[in-house]
Order: sequence, then structure tokens, then C-alpha cells
Amino acid sequence: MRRDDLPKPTDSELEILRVLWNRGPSTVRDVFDTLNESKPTGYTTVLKLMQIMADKKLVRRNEEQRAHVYEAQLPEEQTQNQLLGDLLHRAFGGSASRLVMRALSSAKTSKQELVEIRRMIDEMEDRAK
Amino acid sequence: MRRDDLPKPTDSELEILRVLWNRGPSTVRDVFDTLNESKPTGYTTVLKLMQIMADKKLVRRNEEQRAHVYEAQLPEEQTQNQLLGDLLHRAFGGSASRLVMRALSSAKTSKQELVEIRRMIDEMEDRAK
DNA sequence: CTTGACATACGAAGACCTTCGTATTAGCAT
DNA sequence: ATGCTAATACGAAGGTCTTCGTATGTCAAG
Repeated sequence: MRRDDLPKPTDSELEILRVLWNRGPSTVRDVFDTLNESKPTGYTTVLKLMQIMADKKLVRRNEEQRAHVYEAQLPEEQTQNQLLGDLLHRAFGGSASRLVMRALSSAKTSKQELVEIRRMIDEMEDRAK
Repeated sequence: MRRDDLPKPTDSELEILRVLWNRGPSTVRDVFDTLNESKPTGYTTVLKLMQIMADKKLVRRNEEQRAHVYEAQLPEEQTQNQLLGDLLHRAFGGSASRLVMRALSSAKTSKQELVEIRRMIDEMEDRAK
């Protein structure tokens, strides 16, 4: 039943995935235009990366149109979980609380965000009863 | 005043760093013995990695003894911050609360840990006043 | 002093990542 | 049809990471 044994995306691949999550299904041209604004890059570079990602099944590709349409294979949340779990295991020895506390203490978190996080903790405690 | 522009350690390098953090200053033999228990590897592989890490300044090396003694350059907390900040930026668009909430919801966190996290949030809110 | 155990240094292979140039093909306007 | 634009396919260079074999050096025991 495993649908989740995809390779961990590299940094460049993750940039592309983020564009696809934000835009939804997109052509190479779409992704290139978006990425090129912040970070100058070559069109064929993006194309090649996306072709490789299709080989790896990180993205799905629809070839009906001349300009193929790409779509992230996994939803954003699932990939975030994957990367977070990986870091949790690799750098924190599996201790989620240490990870969370470090994230809270190092990154500046707004009051509003703190409220939301507290609410989530409340819910978890309730459910854990 | 920058003391923090070290390269992000790779997966293998992080494994070695974790041994050094746990054991304190150690020889290649020490690290090899530790790693080899969980994951069969070659002695010279570990040696080479640690030499490269010394070049990159990820570790400091004391050559007074015949068996050189290695020590992590940065404390564990600082490297965790670095990796977390990197992931935060790369996969969460800088939203710390989304990262924290995802970590909380996906990893199972004990009641005791939840209490600690809540206390930390309290402190942050106090300080933010 | 010779040998054996064990240390570092070094080179190189193989895998992957990123980048880009070039070739080829598809569609459209003239 | 011809040619222009824009798309995909492909190969290869250059970099990094990981692994390991081999060479070399050092120390101590016999």
C-alpha cells in the first residue's frame, strides 16, 4: 500500500515543486517564467530538471498538448512531512519536541501564530485523553 | 562578526557530527566503531569524510597524538538551527508556524512534551509583551 | 632490527546534480 | 510550401558526494 517511497527531492527540485504547488498544473514555460524572476536560470535547465523529476515520479506529466503539462505527484503537505521527518530523524534523533522547541525559539513567531499553535496543542491533548 | 557561514553538512557528515556531539572529541577509530555498529562501513571511508570535514571547517582537528582527535566545530544546537532554518525557507516559505504545526501533527508527541512546548510558548508570549 | 598492527594521505571510480548547447520536431503565419 | 517560433530530447561537461584500495608512516613487541 506504499505510495510514499519517492526519493527526497533535491533543493532545485523543491523549488520547482513549490511553483507547481502554488500554480497548479503548469508547463515548463510557466515554471521557468516564475523561477526566472527571482533567480536567473536557463530554460533548458528547468526543462531537464522537470524531465528528470518525471522519471523519478516526483511529478506527473500530461503530454496531450504540445507543451506538456506537469503536476506535482504528492501534495505539498505530504512532502513537507517527508522532509520534516527526515530532518527529525537525521538531526534531532527523532525527538519532535526538541525540534519544535528549537524552531519556536530560533525563528521569530508572531503572536497570532503562537495562538494558533497553542490551540493545536490543546486539541492534541484533548484527543490524547 | 559572522561565525556561521559554514556549508550545510551532508547526510553522511551529519551522521559523523552526531557521533562527535554525543561522544565529545573522538578519533576516527572511535567514530568508525560507533557508526559501524548500526551501518556497516569502511574505516577509510569514515577517515576520508572526516578529513574533508576538516577542510570544510565542519570539525576541528588536534594532531598532537598519532591518532588525531576530532571535534565538532559548531555545537549541536547551532547546526540544528541552521538545518531547520534551511528547511523552513526551502519547504515552508519561511512560515515557522506552519512548520511547527506540521511537526506537531505528524509526529506523535508525548503529553509530557506537549506540556514543555506549551510552557515555552507561554514564555515567548510573556517576552513579546 | 624486523614484523605486525594501526594510523594518515591520497587518488580514483561511480553515482548523482546542475547547467547548458545543440539537434530535432511541431505548429502557425505568410 | 516555406520559414519562424517555440517546444522537447539528448548528450556532455563540471561539480560534489561517497566509497574504497593502496601507499606510506609510526610505534611497540619480540
